[in-house]
Amino acid sequence: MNSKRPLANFLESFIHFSEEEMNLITESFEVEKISKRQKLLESGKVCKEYFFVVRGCFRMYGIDDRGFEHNIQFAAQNDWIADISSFYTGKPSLLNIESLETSEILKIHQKDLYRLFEKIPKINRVFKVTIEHKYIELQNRVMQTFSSTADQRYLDFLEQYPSLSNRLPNTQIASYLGITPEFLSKIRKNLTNKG
Amino acid sequence: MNSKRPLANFLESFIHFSEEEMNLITESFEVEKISKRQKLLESGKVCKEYFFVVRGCFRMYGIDDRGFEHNIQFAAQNDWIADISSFYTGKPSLLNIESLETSEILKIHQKDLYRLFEKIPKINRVFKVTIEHKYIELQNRVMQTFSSTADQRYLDFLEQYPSLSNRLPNTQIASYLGITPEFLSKIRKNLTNKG
DNA sequence: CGCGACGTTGATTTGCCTCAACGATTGTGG
DNA sequence: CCACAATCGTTGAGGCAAATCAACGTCGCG
Repeated sequence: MNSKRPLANFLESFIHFSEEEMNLITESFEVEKISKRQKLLESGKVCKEYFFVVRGCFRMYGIDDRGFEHNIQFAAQNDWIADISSFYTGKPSLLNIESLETSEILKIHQKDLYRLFEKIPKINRVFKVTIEHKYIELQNRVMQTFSSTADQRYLDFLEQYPSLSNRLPNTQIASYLGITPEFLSKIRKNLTNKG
Repeated sequence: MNSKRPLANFLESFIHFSEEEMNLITESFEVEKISKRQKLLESGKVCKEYFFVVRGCFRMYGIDDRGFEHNIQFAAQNDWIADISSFYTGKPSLLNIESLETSEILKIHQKDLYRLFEKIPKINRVFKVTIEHKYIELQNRVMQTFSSTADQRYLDFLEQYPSLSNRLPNTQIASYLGITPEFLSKIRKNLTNKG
Protein backbone atom coordinates (compact mmCIF):
# COMPACT_ATOMS: atom_id res chain seq x y z
CA MET A 1 0.00 0.00 0.00
CA ASN A 2 1.50 3.29 -1.12
CA SER A 3 0.50 5.50 1.79
CA LYS A 4 2.26 3.13 4.17
CA ARG A 5 5.60 3.81 2.54
CA PRO A 6 6.30 6.92 4.65
CA LEU A 7 5.81 4.91 7.83
CA ALA A 8 8.18 2.20 6.63
CA ASN A 9 10.76 4.83 5.76
CA PHE A 10 10.35 6.48 9.12
CA LEU A 11 10.85 3.22 11.01
CA GLU A 12 13.83 2.20 8.90
CA SER A 13 15.53 5.46 9.77
CA PHE A 14 15.78 4.15 13.35
CA ILE A 15 16.35 0.42 13.07
CA HIS A 16 16.31 -2.14 10.30
CA PHE A 17 13.30 -4.45 10.12
CA SER A 18 13.06 -7.64 8.06
CA GLU A 19 10.47 -7.72 5.30
CA GLU A 20 8.36 -10.03 7.41
CA GLU A 21 8.53 -7.74 10.42
CA MET A 22 7.77 -4.68 8.35
CA ASN A 23 4.73 -6.35 6.85
CA LEU A 24 3.46 -7.28 10.28
CA ILE A 25 3.89 -3.69 11.36
CA THR A 26 2.34 -1.93 8.40
CA GLU A 27 -0.60 -4.33 8.37
CA SER A 28 -1.41 -3.22 11.91
CA PHE A 29 -2.00 0.31 10.71
CA GLU A 30 -5.07 1.57 8.96
CA VAL A 31 -5.06 4.37 6.39
CA GLU A 32 -7.54 7.17 6.89
CA LYS A 33 -8.30 10.38 4.99
CA ILE A 34 -9.12 13.30 7.25
CA SER A 35 -10.93 16.44 6.23
CA LYS A 36 -10.09 19.87 7.60
CA ARG A 37 -11.25 20.55 11.17
CA GLN A 38 -12.01 16.90 11.81
CA LYS A 39 -11.32 15.52 15.27
CA LEU A 40 -9.21 12.46 15.95
CA LEU A 41 -9.71 12.70 19.71
CA GLU A 42 -12.22 14.55 21.85
CA SER A 43 -11.66 15.39 25.49
CA GLY A 44 -13.58 13.14 27.84
CA LYS A 45 -12.88 10.07 25.74
CA VAL A 46 -10.02 7.65 26.27
CA CYS A 47 -7.26 7.84 23.67
CA LYS A 48 -7.12 4.31 22.27
CA GLU A 49 -5.22 5.03 19.08
CA TYR A 50 -1.84 6.29 18.08
CA PHE A 51 -1.62 8.35 14.88
CA PHE A 52 1.16 8.71 12.33
CA VAL A 53 0.76 11.72 10.04
CA VAL A 54 1.37 10.88 6.37
CA ARG A 55 0.34 14.30 5.07
CA GLY A 56 -1.43 17.34 6.45
CA CYS A 57 -1.25 18.88 9.89
CA PHE A 58 -2.82 18.47 13.35
CA ARG A 59 -2.98 20.25 16.65
CA MET A 60 -3.50 18.88 20.15
CA TYR A 61 -5.13 21.35 22.51
CA GLY A 62 -6.86 21.70 25.86
CA ILE A 63 -9.75 23.91 26.87
CA ASP A 64 -9.48 25.86 30.11
CA ASP A 65 -12.14 26.77 32.69
CA ARG A 66 -13.13 29.86 30.77
CA GLY A 67 -13.52 28.01 27.49
CA PHE A 68 -10.29 29.15 25.87
CA GLU A 69 -8.25 26.74 23.78
CA HIS A 70 -4.51 26.25 24.25
CA ASN A 71 -2.39 24.39 21.74
CA ILE A 72 -0.06 21.88 23.33
CA GLN A 73 1.61 20.64 20.18
CA PHE A 74 1.42 20.42 16.42
CA ALA A 75 2.16 17.38 14.27
CA ALA A 76 2.82 17.42 10.53
CA GLN A 77 4.03 14.74 8.13
CA ASN A 78 6.27 12.02 9.58
CA ASP A 79 5.29 12.91 13.11
CA TRP A 80 3.25 11.04 15.69
CA ILE A 81 0.33 12.32 17.71
CA ALA A 82 -1.72 10.91 20.57
CA ASP A 83 -2.57 11.90 24.11
CA ILE A 84 0.10 9.78 25.72
CA SER A 85 -1.29 10.51 29.16
CA SER A 86 -4.69 9.04 28.37
CA PHE A 87 -3.27 6.31 26.14
CA TYR A 88 -1.08 4.82 28.85
CA THR A 89 -3.20 5.49 31.93
CA GLY A 90 -6.53 4.58 30.36
CA LYS A 91 -8.12 7.68 31.87
CA PRO A 92 -10.34 10.03 29.86
CA SER A 93 -8.33 12.59 27.95
CA LEU A 94 -8.34 16.27 28.83
CA LEU A 95 -7.21 17.12 25.32
CA ASN A 96 -8.45 17.25 21.76
CA ILE A 97 -6.71 16.38 18.51
CA GLU A 98 -7.93 18.13 15.39
CA SER A 99 -6.76 18.49 11.81
CA LEU A 100 -5.85 21.93 10.53
CA GLU A 101 -5.69 20.81 6.91
CA THR A 102 -6.99 18.03 4.73
CA SER A 103 -4.81 15.19 5.90
CA GLU A 104 -3.97 11.56 5.67
CA ILE A 105 -2.99 9.42 8.62
CA LEU A 106 -2.08 5.92 9.64
CA LYS A 107 -3.67 4.84 12.87
CA ILE A 108 -2.99 1.90 15.10
CA HIS A 109 -5.23 0.67 17.86
CA GLN A 110 -3.79 0.26 21.34
CA LYS A 111 -4.20 -3.52 21.43
CA ASP A 112 -2.46 -3.86 18.06
CA LEU A 113 0.37 -1.65 19.22
CA TYR A 114 0.82 -3.70 22.38
CA ARG A 115 0.83 -6.84 20.24
CA LEU A 116 3.58 -5.32 18.12
CA PHE A 117 5.56 -4.47 21.25
CA GLU A 118 5.43 -8.15 22.19
CA LYS A 119 6.11 -9.67 18.80
CA ILE A 120 8.76 -7.18 17.71
CA PRO A 121 10.27 -5.83 20.93
CA LYS A 122 12.81 -3.64 19.19
CA ILE A 123 10.02 -1.40 17.92
CA ASN A 124 9.76 -0.22 21.53
CA ARG A 125 12.87 1.76 20.86
CA VAL A 126 11.19 3.82 18.16
CA PHE A 127 8.42 4.85 20.51
CA LYS A 128 10.79 5.48 23.38
CA VAL A 129 12.86 7.82 21.21
CA THR A 130 9.73 9.54 19.92
CA ILE A 131 8.56 10.31 23.44
CA GLU A 132 12.02 11.48 24.38
CA HIS A 133 11.92 13.97 21.51
CA LYS A 134 8.54 15.28 22.60
CA TYR A 135 9.70 15.43 26.19
CA ILE A 136 12.70 17.53 25.21
CA GLU A 137 10.46 19.80 23.16
CA LEU A 138 8.17 20.38 26.14
CA GLN A 139 11.10 20.96 28.45
CA ASN A 140 12.49 23.62 26.14
CA ARG A 141 9.07 25.16 25.92
CA VAL A 142 8.63 25.48 29.68
CA MET A 143 12.07 27.04 29.94
CA GLN A 144 11.36 29.41 27.07
CA THR A 145 7.95 30.44 28.41
CA PHE A 146 9.50 31.46 31.71
CA SER A 147 12.59 33.06 30.20
CA SER A 148 11.45 35.31 27.39
CA THR A 149 8.74 37.70 26.37
CA ALA A 150 6.22 36.86 23.70
CA ASP A 151 8.04 38.54 20.81
CA GLN A 152 11.20 36.56 21.49
CA ARG A 153 9.19 33.35 21.72
CA TYR A 154 7.53 34.18 18.43
CA LEU A 155 10.87 34.70 16.73
CA ASP A 156 12.15 31.46 18.20
CA PHE A 157 9.09 29.66 16.89
CA LEU A 158 9.63 31.00 13.38
CA GLU A 159 13.21 29.83 13.50
CA GLN A 160 12.54 26.44 15.06
CA TYR A 161 9.52 25.51 12.94
CA PRO A 162 9.83 27.37 9.63
CA SER A 163 7.74 24.79 7.80
CA LEU A 164 4.95 25.07 10.35
CA SER A 165 4.93 28.86 10.60
CA ASN A 166 4.39 29.06 6.84
CA ARG A 167 1.25 27.00 6.78
CA LEU A 168 -0.41 27.70 10.13
CA PRO A 169 -2.85 30.57 10.70
CA ASN A 170 -1.57 33.09 13.22
CA THR A 171 -4.40 32.29 15.62
CA GLN A 172 -3.00 28.79 15.99
CA ILE A 173 0.52 30.05 16.51
CA ALA A 174 -0.72 32.54 19.11
CA SER A 175 -2.47 29.75 20.98
CA TYR A 176 0.74 27.72 20.94
CA LEU A 177 2.74 30.66 22.25
CA GLY A 178 0.22 31.25 25.03
CA ILE A 179 -0.88 34.72 23.87
CA THR A 180 -3.97 36.20 22.24
CA PRO A 181 -4.21 36.59 18.43
CA GLU A 182 -4.56 40.35 18.92
CA PHE A 183 -1.32 40.57 20.77
CA LEU A 184 0.51 38.45 18.19
CA SER A 185 -0.74 40.84 15.56
CA LYS A 186 0.80 43.73 17.47
CA ILE A 187 4.06 41.86 17.82
CA ARG A 188 4.15 41.25 14.07
CA LYS A 189 3.50 44.91 13.40
CA ASN A 190 6.38 45.92 15.63
CA LEU A 191 8.70 43.47 13.91
CA THR A 192 7.94 44.71 10.38
CA ASN A 193 8.52 48.27 11.54
CA LYS A 194 11.95 47.28 12.82
CA GLY A 195 12.97 44.84 10.06
CA MET B 1 24.13 -2.69 50.49
CA ASN B 2 21.33 -1.05 52.44
CA SER B 3 20.94 2.15 50.47
CA LYS B 4 20.30 0.11 47.32
CA ARG B 5 17.18 -1.38 48.84
CA PRO B 6 14.95 1.57 47.78
CA LEU B 7 16.04 1.12 44.18
CA ALA B 8 15.28 -2.59 44.25
CA ASN B 9 11.86 -1.88 45.72
CA PHE B 10 11.20 0.76 43.10
CA LEU B 11 12.09 -1.57 40.23
CA GLU B 12 10.10 -4.47 41.66
CA SER B 13 7.03 -2.26 41.75
CA PHE B 14 7.12 -2.30 37.96
CA ILE B 15 8.35 -5.75 36.96
CA HIS B 16 9.80 -8.71 38.79
CA PHE B 17 13.52 -9.32 38.44
CA SER B 18 15.36 -12.51 39.39
CA GLU B 19 17.92 -12.28 42.17
CA GLU B 20 20.68 -12.56 39.63
CA GLU B 21 19.22 -9.79 37.49
CA MET B 22 18.67 -7.56 40.48
CA ASN B 23 22.26 -8.05 41.60
CA LEU B 24 23.53 -7.14 38.16
CA ILE B 25 21.40 -4.01 38.24
CA THR B 26 22.22 -2.79 41.73
CA GLU B 27 25.92 -3.45 41.20
CA SER B 28 25.84 -1.00 38.29
CA PHE B 29 24.83 1.81 40.61
CA GLU B 30 27.13 3.70 42.89
CA VAL B 31 26.03 5.20 46.21
CA GLU B 32 26.91 8.82 46.80
CA LYS B 33 26.28 11.24 49.69
CA ILE B 34 25.47 14.75 48.56
CA SER B 35 25.71 17.86 50.67
CA LYS B 36 23.28 20.75 50.41
CA ARG B 37 23.69 22.99 47.33
CA GLN B 38 26.00 20.50 45.65
CA LYS B 39 25.74 20.15 41.87
CA LEU B 40 25.24 16.85 40.07
CA LEU B 41 25.26 18.50 36.66
CA GLU B 42 26.44 21.86 35.43
CA SER B 43 25.25 23.47 32.21
CA GLY B 44 27.78 23.22 29.42
CA LYS B 45 28.74 19.69 30.39
CA VAL B 46 27.29 16.55 28.89
CA CYS B 47 24.98 14.61 31.18
CA LYS B 48 26.59 11.18 31.37
CA GLU B 49 24.84 9.87 34.46
CA TYR B 50 21.35 9.05 35.54
CA PHE B 51 20.47 9.61 39.21
CA PHE B 52 18.07 7.85 41.51
CA VAL B 53 17.23 9.80 44.67
CA VAL B 54 17.37 7.66 47.80
CA ARG B 55 16.83 10.54 50.20
CA GLY B 56 16.88 14.31 50.01
CA CYS B 57 15.74 16.60 47.25
CA PHE B 58 17.02 18.08 43.98
CA ARG B 59 16.09 20.68 41.43
CA MET B 60 16.88 20.90 37.75
CA TYR B 61 16.99 24.46 36.44
CA GLY B 62 18.08 26.61 33.53
CA ILE B 63 19.54 30.10 33.49
CA ASP B 64 18.13 32.62 31.03
CA ASP B 65 19.84 35.43 29.11
CA ARG B 66 19.43 37.84 31.98
CA GLY B 67 20.89 35.45 34.52
CA PHE B 68 17.64 34.37 36.16
CA GLU B 69 17.14 30.76 37.20
CA HIS B 70 14.03 28.79 36.31
CA ASN B 71 13.24 25.47 37.93
CA ILE B 72 12.19 22.82 35.43
CA GLN B 73 11.55 20.03 37.89
CA PHE B 74 12.12 18.73 41.38
CA ALA B 75 13.04 15.19 42.38
CA ALA B 76 12.74 13.73 45.87
CA GLN B 77 13.08 10.16 47.20
CA ASN B 78 12.25 7.37 44.78
CA ASP B 79 12.41 9.67 41.80
CA TRP B 80 14.88 9.89 38.93
CA ILE B 81 16.70 12.92 37.65
CA ALA B 82 18.92 13.62 34.66
CA ASP B 83 18.93 15.95 31.70
CA ILE B 84 17.41 13.49 29.28
CA SER B 85 18.02 15.83 26.39
CA SER B 86 21.77 15.91 26.93
CA PHE B 87 21.94 12.29 28.05
CA TYR B 88 20.47 10.91 24.83
CA THR B 89 21.79 13.43 22.30
CA GLY B 90 25.28 13.71 23.77
CA LYS B 91 25.13 17.48 23.46
CA PRO B 92 26.20 19.81 26.28
CA SER B 93 23.40 20.40 28.74
CA LEU B 94 21.64 23.74 29.09
CA LEU B 95 20.54 22.81 32.59
CA ASN B 96 21.88 22.35 36.10
CA ILE B 97 21.00 19.79 38.73
CA GLU B 98 21.54 20.82 42.34
CA SER B 99 20.63 19.42 45.75
CA LEU B 100 18.34 21.46 47.97
CA GLU B 101 19.02 19.29 51.05
CA THR B 102 21.63 16.88 52.30
CA SER B 103 20.89 13.91 50.10
CA GLU B 104 21.84 10.43 49.10
CA ILE B 105 21.70 9.16 45.55
CA LEU B 106 22.42 6.15 43.41
CA LYS B 107 24.07 7.02 40.13
CA ILE B 108 24.63 4.98 37.02
CA HIS B 109 26.94 5.87 34.19
CA GLN B 110 25.57 5.97 30.67
CA LYS B 111 27.67 3.07 29.43
CA ASP B 112 26.55 0.91 32.36
CA LEU B 113 22.94 1.81 31.75
CA TYR B 114 23.24 0.90 28.08
CA ARG B 115 24.84 -2.39 29.10
CA LEU B 116 21.88 -3.07 31.37
CA PHE B 117 19.47 -2.26 28.53
CA GLU B 118 21.20 -4.95 26.49
CA LYS B 119 21.57 -7.61 29.14
CA ILE B 120 18.17 -7.11 30.76
CA PRO B 121 15.95 -5.63 28.03
CA LYS B 122 12.84 -5.52 30.17
CA ILE B 123 14.39 -2.81 32.31
CA ASN B 124 13.80 -0.56 29.30
CA ARG B 125 10.17 -0.55 30.32
CA VAL B 126 10.93 1.06 33.67
CA PHE B 127 12.73 3.93 31.99
CA LYS B 128 10.11 4.29 29.30
CA VAL B 129 7.38 4.60 31.94
CA THR B 130 9.47 7.03 33.96
CA ILE B 131 9.86 9.32 30.98
CA GLU B 132 6.18 9.02 30.19
CA HIS B 133 5.36 10.22 33.68
CA LYS B 134 7.66 13.18 33.35
CA TYR B 135 6.28 13.93 29.90
CA ILE B 136 2.74 13.99 31.27
CA GLU B 137 3.85 16.24 34.10
CA LEU B 138 5.35 18.71 31.65
CA GLN B 139 2.31 18.61 29.43
CA ASN B 140 0.04 19.43 32.35
CA ARG B 141 2.37 22.19 33.33
CA VAL B 142 2.31 23.88 29.93
CA MET B 143 -1.47 23.66 29.90
CA GLN B 144 -1.70 25.03 33.44
CA THR B 145 0.72 27.87 32.78
CA PHE B 146 -1.38 29.08 29.86
CA SER B 147 -4.73 28.48 31.57
CA SER B 148 -4.53 29.93 35.04
CA THR B 149 -3.16 32.85 36.99
CA ALA B 150 -0.31 32.47 39.43
CA ASP B 151 -2.42 32.09 42.57
CA GLN B 152 -4.38 29.21 41.06
CA ARG B 153 -1.14 27.56 39.94
CA TYR B 154 0.25 27.96 43.45
CA LEU B 155 -2.81 26.31 44.99
CA ASP B 156 -2.58 23.50 42.44
CA PHE B 157 1.06 23.01 43.32
CA LEU B 158 0.28 22.78 47.05
CA GLU B 159 -2.37 20.18 46.29
CA GLN B 160 -0.36 18.18 43.79
CA TYR B 161 2.93 18.13 45.68
CA PRO B 162 2.10 18.48 49.39
CA SER B 163 5.27 16.70 50.43
CA LEU B 164 7.39 19.05 48.33
CA SER B 165 5.65 22.27 49.30
CA ASN B 166 6.36 21.51 52.95
CA ARG B 167 10.07 21.20 52.60
CA LEU B 168 10.96 23.62 49.79
CA PRO B 169 11.78 27.30 50.37
CA ASN B 170 9.27 29.60 48.68
CA THR B 171 11.93 31.01 46.37
CA GLN B 172 12.26 27.56 44.80
CA ILE B 173 8.51 27.16 44.44
CA ALA B 174 8.23 30.61 42.88
CA SER B 175 10.92 29.70 40.37
CA TYR B 176 9.01 26.53 39.50
CA LEU B 177 5.76 28.46 39.04
CA GLY B 178 7.48 30.99 36.81
CA ILE B 179 6.95 33.99 39.09
CA THR B 180 9.14 36.14 41.32
CA PRO B 181 9.52 35.38 45.04
CA GLU B 182 8.06 38.81 45.80
CA PHE B 183 4.89 38.06 43.92
CA LEU B 184 4.52 34.65 45.55
CA SER B 185 4.78 36.38 48.90
CA LYS B 186 1.90 38.67 47.93
CA ILE B 187 -0.16 35.72 46.77
CA ARG B 188 0.40 34.00 50.12
CA LYS B 189 -0.63 37.12 51.99
CA ASN B 190 -3.86 37.34 50.02
CA LEU B 191 -4.62 33.70 50.69
CA THR B 192 -4.15 33.94 54.45
CA ASN B 193 -6.41 37.01 54.51
CA LYS B 194 -9.12 35.01 52.76
CA GLY B 195 -8.61 31.64 54.47
C1' DC C 1 28.51 37.90 66.65
C1' DG C 2 27.80 38.91 61.71
C1' DC C 3 26.87 37.24 57.27
C1' DG C 4 23.95 35.26 53.80
C1' DA C 5 19.67 33.14 52.47
C1' DC C 6 14.95 33.85 53.00
C1' DG C 7 10.51 36.25 53.36
C1' DT C 8 7.80 40.47 53.31
C1' DT C 9 5.95 45.04 51.93
C1' DG C 10 5.14 49.15 49.08
C1' DA C 11 5.53 52.26 44.88
C1' DT C 12 5.93 52.14 40.21
C1' DT C 13 6.16 50.18 35.61
C1' DT C 14 5.17 47.02 31.87
C1' DG C 15 3.69 43.06 29.14
C1' DC C 16 -0.19 41.26 27.86
C1' DC C 17 -5.36 40.86 28.05
C1' DT C 18 -10.11 42.50 27.20
C1' DC C 19 -13.45 44.39 24.56
C1' DA C 20 -15.04 46.48 20.51
C1' DA C 21 -14.89 47.58 15.88
C1' DC C 22 -13.55 46.97 11.22
C1' DG C 23 -11.35 45.11 6.46
C1' DA C 24 -9.80 41.05 3.99
C1' DT C 25 -10.09 36.47 2.76
C1' DT C 26 -12.01 32.07 2.39
C1' DG C 27 -15.54 28.97 1.63
C1' DT C 28 -20.12 27.35 0.92
C1' DG C 29 -24.84 26.79 -0.47
C1' DG C 30 -28.43 28.51 -3.50
C1' DC D 1 -21.19 32.31 -10.05
C1' DC D 2 -22.71 35.29 -6.81
C1' DA D 3 -24.29 36.29 -1.88
C1' DC D 4 -23.48 35.73 2.49
C1' DA D 5 -21.37 33.66 6.54
C1' DA D 6 -17.44 32.38 8.86
C1' DT D 7 -12.73 32.74 9.77
C1' DC D 8 -8.83 35.44 9.99
C1' DG D 9 -5.95 39.51 10.71
C1' DT D 10 -5.59 44.25 12.35
C1' DT D 11 -6.08 48.45 15.25
C1' DG D 12 -7.08 51.21 19.40
C1' DA D 13 -8.49 52.42 24.30
C1' DG D 14 -8.40 50.91 28.75
C1' DG D 15 -7.38 47.56 32.51
C1' DC D 16 -5.08 44.06 35.18
C1' DA D 17 -1.54 40.56 36.51
C1' DA D 18 2.91 40.30 37.42
C1' DA D 19 7.71 42.34 37.20
C1' DT D 20 10.98 45.62 38.94
C1' DC D 21 13.36 48.07 42.33
C1' DA D 22 14.26 49.23 46.89
C1' DA D 23 14.00 48.69 51.69
C1' DC D 24 13.69 46.11 55.80
C1' DG D 25 12.99 42.11 59.44
C1' DT D 26 14.02 37.36 60.49
C1' DC D 27 16.38 33.29 61.02
C1' DG D 28 20.00 29.69 60.85
C1' DC D 29 24.63 29.02 60.84
C1' DG D 30 29.89 29.31 60.43
